[in-house]
Amino acid sequence: MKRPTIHDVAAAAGVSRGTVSRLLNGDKYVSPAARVAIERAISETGYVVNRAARSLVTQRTGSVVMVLSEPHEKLFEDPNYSTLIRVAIRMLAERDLSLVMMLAGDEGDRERVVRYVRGGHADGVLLVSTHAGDPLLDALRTGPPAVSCGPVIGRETVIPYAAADDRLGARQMTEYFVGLGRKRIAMITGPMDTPGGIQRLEGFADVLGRKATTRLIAHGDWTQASGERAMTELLERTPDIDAVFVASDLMAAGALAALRAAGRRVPDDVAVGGFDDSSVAVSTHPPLTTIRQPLAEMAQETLRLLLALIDGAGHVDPVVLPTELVIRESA
Amino acid sequence: MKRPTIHDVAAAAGVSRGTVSRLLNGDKYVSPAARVAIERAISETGYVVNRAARSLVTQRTGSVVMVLSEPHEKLFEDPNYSTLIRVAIRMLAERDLSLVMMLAGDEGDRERVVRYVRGGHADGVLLVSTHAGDPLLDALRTGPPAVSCGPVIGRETVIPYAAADDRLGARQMTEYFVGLGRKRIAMITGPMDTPGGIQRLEGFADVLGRKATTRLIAHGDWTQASGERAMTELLERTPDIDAVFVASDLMAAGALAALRAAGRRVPDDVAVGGFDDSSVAVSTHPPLTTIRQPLAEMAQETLRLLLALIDGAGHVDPVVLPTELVIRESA
DNA sequence: GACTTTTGTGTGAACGTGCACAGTAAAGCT
DNA sequence: AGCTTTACTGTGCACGTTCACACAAAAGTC
Repeated sequence: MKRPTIHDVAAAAGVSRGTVSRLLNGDKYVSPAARVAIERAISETGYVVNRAARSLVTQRTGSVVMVLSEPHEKLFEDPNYSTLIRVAIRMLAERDLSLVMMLAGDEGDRERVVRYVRGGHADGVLLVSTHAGDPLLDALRTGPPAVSCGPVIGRETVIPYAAADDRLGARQMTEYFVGLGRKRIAMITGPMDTPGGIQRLEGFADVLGRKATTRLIAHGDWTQASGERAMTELLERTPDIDAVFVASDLMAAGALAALRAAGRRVPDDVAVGGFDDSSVAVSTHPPLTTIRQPLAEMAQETLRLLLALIDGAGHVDPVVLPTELVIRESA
Repeated sequence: MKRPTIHDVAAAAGVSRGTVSRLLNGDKYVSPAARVAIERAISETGYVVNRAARSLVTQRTGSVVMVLSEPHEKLFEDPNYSTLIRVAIRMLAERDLSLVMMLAGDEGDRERVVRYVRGGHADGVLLVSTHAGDPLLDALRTGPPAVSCGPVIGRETVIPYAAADDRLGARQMTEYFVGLGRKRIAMITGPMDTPGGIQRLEGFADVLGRKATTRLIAHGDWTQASGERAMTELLERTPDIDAVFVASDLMAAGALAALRAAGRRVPDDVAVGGFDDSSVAVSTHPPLTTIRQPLAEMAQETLRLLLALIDGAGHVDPVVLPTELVIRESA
């Protein structure tokens, strides 16, 4: 009961291996008669090509590896990954490519990834939430094409990416607060070594200018707990805050808890704005006014870039997509 | 600049291919001298084995495929996947196996999965949230070993799994409500064609017996919106409810919104219990009392079963793990 | 009619590995 | 001393595919 090979199909169809191979790979020189005979033979035998054998000669693997750079504990706290994974599987499947997942949380992981990619086991690399200065970036300079979902900043090593316009989103939220007549607008940022951390603060500062003083800015690490801590800190430092822009919904959920604990009403006393429009935004009380990132398009564009590079495009330009203000009850 | 092969390593080390291959595959008959020479040659040349070539001769692929059976839209709403993916990548990596992801949302996807697996492209299959009666189950009866994270009920086709004791968890929560002195305890279940939907209701009924009437039971589909709908429905049908056990945290978040809209205080008027102990459980107001599933162990055990089967174990027994009550403020 | 081009087909070699087998030398046993 | 076992090494073949090439017949061109 061994699986049929291309030989078996050829024999069943009364042609040679070469002709079957040509049909399989879309070569134009296959006669109509041969075509139908082969197609019948394939479905009769249940033949499916052996990718290992194909890889051996084509030097392609038919797979793309997605590298998750988050430290292990917080992996997937961010629900954005789900969209990316889904879109990736789907778009790759159309090209008969499969998606393999790897972790790059610690040094050992990272070495494994480099070995894997350098060893020629992937036709492309999909980086996710890679930090600036990650040694992976240098290690992957040679080898198959790599792209990132979300920008990777820093160093001379530039890698193509598709991302939301974080800075624009931050401006949208801050301008909304200003339009609401809020006077003392604070911000809780993400880590300052991530693009989201930096650019969302830049957008905030774009609008407020000199009014964005350090007394009104606190830093979090994307976790809910850090949002709570940062909010508490801000309230101690500057009690008369009447609005706060939090750089992620999850941290905003933490900030809401801190505000509640301090007896402030939301949005009456303090308006709260999040970022991401993730699922937590609707499960908090009150539901969060936030900035939606076009997740699906980001994922699609990221894959489009990667596929273009795999197809031999020498160079592709990064893609930046607009964000959108989503008004709910927290502001 | 082509990649080094096992020949190159052998030449550099002054031995034959066979000896290098033996070292690589852990054969005991390699002299210490040869060992060091080969190891040096490997690191000097940067050699890494070509999996395609290896697959071709061993008839193994070195990869396990994870099949996500959720319809696309709600994929990953459940944060449990993240743990499973993480654990899977990790445990598979230790065995030098890689994880490839596939979707099985519609008919086309499912056919692709079957082709892939039947085509011998995976050494094992990891099913996730597969519904009863899924045609995949029959299609995968032949081929490499398959296991499921979470039980797959129905049919004669039994597949090994590791799961939390849903029924126990439901009993724990219901008993807790009873101990609190609550008299009219309602339940919002999951879909009744899923193990979680069925077994959590069974546990509820185990404790309440004849008191678990249909007037006190409403059905949801795991989404937050469905939890809100079901809660509204229950309040209309039976206004004097003083406790409600909701079969998932996400649905419980919806139920909280419905209770708030109806002016009921939680937990004073109505105690609310969730299930899963997912991340939403701490971002709701008030935070949810819920049932924790041992996610990490479930994932570990699932992988242990799969690896055992891949190693040739003819049969493995399903694993059922105990749940735990987590008391927060909603009850 | 002698050519080139187009369309279609078959064949041998190569991709890089593991495994069965053959072979050798040293050590252990009677 | 003769025989068996242990430790180690090298070689040929097979895995299933693609690709370059050779070849053949039909169709078009001068």
